[in-house]
Amino acid sequence: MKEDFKLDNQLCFRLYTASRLITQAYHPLLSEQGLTYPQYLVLLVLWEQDGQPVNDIAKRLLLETNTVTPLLQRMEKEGILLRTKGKQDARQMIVSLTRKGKELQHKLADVPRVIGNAVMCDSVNPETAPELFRMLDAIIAKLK
Amino acid sequence: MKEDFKLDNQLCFRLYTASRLITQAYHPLLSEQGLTYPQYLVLLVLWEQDGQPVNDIAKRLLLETNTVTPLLQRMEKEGILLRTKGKQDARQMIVSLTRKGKELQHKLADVPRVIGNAVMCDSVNPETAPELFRMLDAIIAKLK
DNA sequence: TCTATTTATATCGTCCGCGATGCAAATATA
DNA sequence: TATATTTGCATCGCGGACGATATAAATAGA
Repeated sequence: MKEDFKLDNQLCFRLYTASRLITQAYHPLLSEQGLTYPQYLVLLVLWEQDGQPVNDIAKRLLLETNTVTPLLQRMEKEGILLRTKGKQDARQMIVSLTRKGKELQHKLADVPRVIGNAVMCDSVNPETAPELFRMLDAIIAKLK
Repeated sequence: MKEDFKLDNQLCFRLYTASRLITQAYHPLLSEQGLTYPQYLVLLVLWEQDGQPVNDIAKRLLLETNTVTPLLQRMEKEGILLRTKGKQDARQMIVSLTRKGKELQHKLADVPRVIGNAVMCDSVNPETAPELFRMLDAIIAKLK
């Protein structure tokens, strides 16, 4: 069916585009602090719970360790976090925030609100967002 | 507000993850034909309308030409398409499908259905999809 | 205990995305 | 017509994503 190929029918293209555009919206806010969006995601994970092994961070973000490892290495070089060999399990690398990494939480305090305002509109608002979240979570659960 | 940072509250993270996971779902289907997902998107655009300049393709996909140009160069090297200088405007590169590029449409005929089945579930189905599409389109429209 | 397997992380190669920059063709303006 | 600006595309550099592979530590099994 030719209709199946119509770009406008593609769910994935919408997700792909929406994801890229929101990441672009984050960009000016994050680059101000020398961060990228995936690096910001790592910070979100570590702000919730400091001192996690690489694997836990990767699982939380649904990323492979071969994506996360170089990302963490760059962040370590920036002085945002520390990677230290695990005590009880020498294979693990425990990732913990430096003072700089913790301070970034305050410097980025208004990012969620700014992004929220950038996205909210008639169709997407506090009323409809839970429905959107539910559908996205369902897609993620189905595919992961 | 600490709650604002909760990863589970993040719309962008959901979009980012859902987008990656769906792209991964495409992967086995596309790599069979030596294609990546962005290359598949280019094919979708060209199947709709063959012989477009680089700029039109980029605009359709909401990508920059510096993303699309190397992508097209790789596809040209694979013999999927041809890039020829525009006749009336020598700055343009007109992109047209080769026989191989056109044949891929038949070889990939069941991709939309397979992906559809992989994503459909209780929360996301032919009934609710239009609502999801409307919200994603609203986000895209607001940000582009 | 010795070996096999699993697990946690790292390295490598390739393909995006995209900011910054360059260049030539087309168009606008003086 | 000469110059300035805009437009279309390309190149460069960097940071993800991710498949494939490697390595060392931990664990399981013989």
